[in-house]
Amino acid sequence: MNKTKKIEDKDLSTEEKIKGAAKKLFTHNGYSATRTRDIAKEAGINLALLNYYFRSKKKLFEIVMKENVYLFFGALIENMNNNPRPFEKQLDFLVGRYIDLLLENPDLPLFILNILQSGKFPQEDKDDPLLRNIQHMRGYFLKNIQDALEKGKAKNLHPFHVVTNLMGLIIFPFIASPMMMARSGNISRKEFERLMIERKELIPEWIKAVIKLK
Amino acid sequence: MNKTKKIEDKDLSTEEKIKGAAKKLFTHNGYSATRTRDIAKEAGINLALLNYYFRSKKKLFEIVMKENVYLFFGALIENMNNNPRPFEKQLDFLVGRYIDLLLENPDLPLFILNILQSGKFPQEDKDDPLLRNIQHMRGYFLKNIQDALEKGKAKNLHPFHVVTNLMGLIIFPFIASPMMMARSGNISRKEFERLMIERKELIPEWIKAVIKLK
DNA sequence: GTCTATAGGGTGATAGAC
DNA sequence: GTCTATCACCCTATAGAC
Repeated sequence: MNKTKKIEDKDLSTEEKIKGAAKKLFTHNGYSATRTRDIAKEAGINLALLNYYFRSKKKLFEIVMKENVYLFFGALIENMNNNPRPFEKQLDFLVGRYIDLLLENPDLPLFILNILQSGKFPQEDKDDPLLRNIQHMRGYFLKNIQDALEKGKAKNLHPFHVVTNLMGLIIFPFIASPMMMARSGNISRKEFERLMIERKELIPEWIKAVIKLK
Repeated sequence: MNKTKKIEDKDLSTEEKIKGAAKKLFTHNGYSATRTRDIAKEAGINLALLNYYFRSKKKLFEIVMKENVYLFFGALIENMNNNPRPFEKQLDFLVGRYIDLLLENPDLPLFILNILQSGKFPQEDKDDPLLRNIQHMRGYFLKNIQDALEKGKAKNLHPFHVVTNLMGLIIFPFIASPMMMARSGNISRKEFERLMIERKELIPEWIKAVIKLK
């Protein structure tokens, strides 16, 4: 009886079950607030197995962290590789891609921002294609923004503002959602999702207004 | 020798030194990642004294948290009490006030967002004027936004978007600053501060563009 | 591979001297 | 009020049986 959880987990290996549970708890609560015991319980296995598969809490966290970093920055890389399109289309693509990603992984942004502040963010790894690309990506992205600024009428605006606004408009609602959906808050979960979909079309317009492109 | 720290602490009571150290560490690292031993060391006193003055880590955290909540939302209350001004002036005041606050307390936003997600945010306390006011404030703020939307040309825009954009444009740069000022990042601390000052004038303009006020 | 039992070390809190 | 010493518990990690 009560096999609902076991059923959907049946095709997952023990290792995958542990990693899945770790991802869920680490991403939602962070490193220090997460107990290995809780991960084991969430995975439906014994505590000893966690160390059998992953050696230590720290190593397990680093795996989860890296996956989350990939998930978060991977969308940017993807955008970068779809390079030679007009800026406006690229903007639409990026915004849509990220809002979909964050609707699926609402805890992701706060997790990333926390590891950035805590200094846990993975250091540059010459062997890791993504981590190496993040630097290139930054330059590429700035280049695109600068080109767009040249075409617009806000030529003296520092590209920092554009990048920050774009990221903030996409990401902030997700990290502030507990405030918006608080006990007496007016916004329900369903309503929140509807508004996020709306923003897919709104954010590109707002950004174009920022760089005075139209 | 090496009394630089003692000198500036000399006029603080032991209780205040402990609370100050706790505020610094809790605000920067969160509850779970902070050791009471580290707070004691930071305050330059013994671990036992911490419990002598504040009974427990949890109680000390709650005091710090409440102070931070006051600091963060107090600026909004202040803005609310300076009520009967034109919306545009109010916008200028609010943005300027918050950017100054966050330049002084850059860790504050991430702390607030984390306690909101973790459920540690103080529950409604009928005796606490601020906590009671946060609810009123929300309604008041929405009212103001709605009035402004009526005057603008974006009448069908959900006020949620305006509130979220305003908060995001102010707050997000501060929580994303580790990303912008990363090792190979182009932005220095000084440059970051200059850009934030710039935003005091830019954000109101962008918000007016969002509600199509001009 | 998976479990139970337990070692080993850290952490919050307190007892008791001064 | 402030300290040292220490307790009691919790948490990670491992030993060892199956």
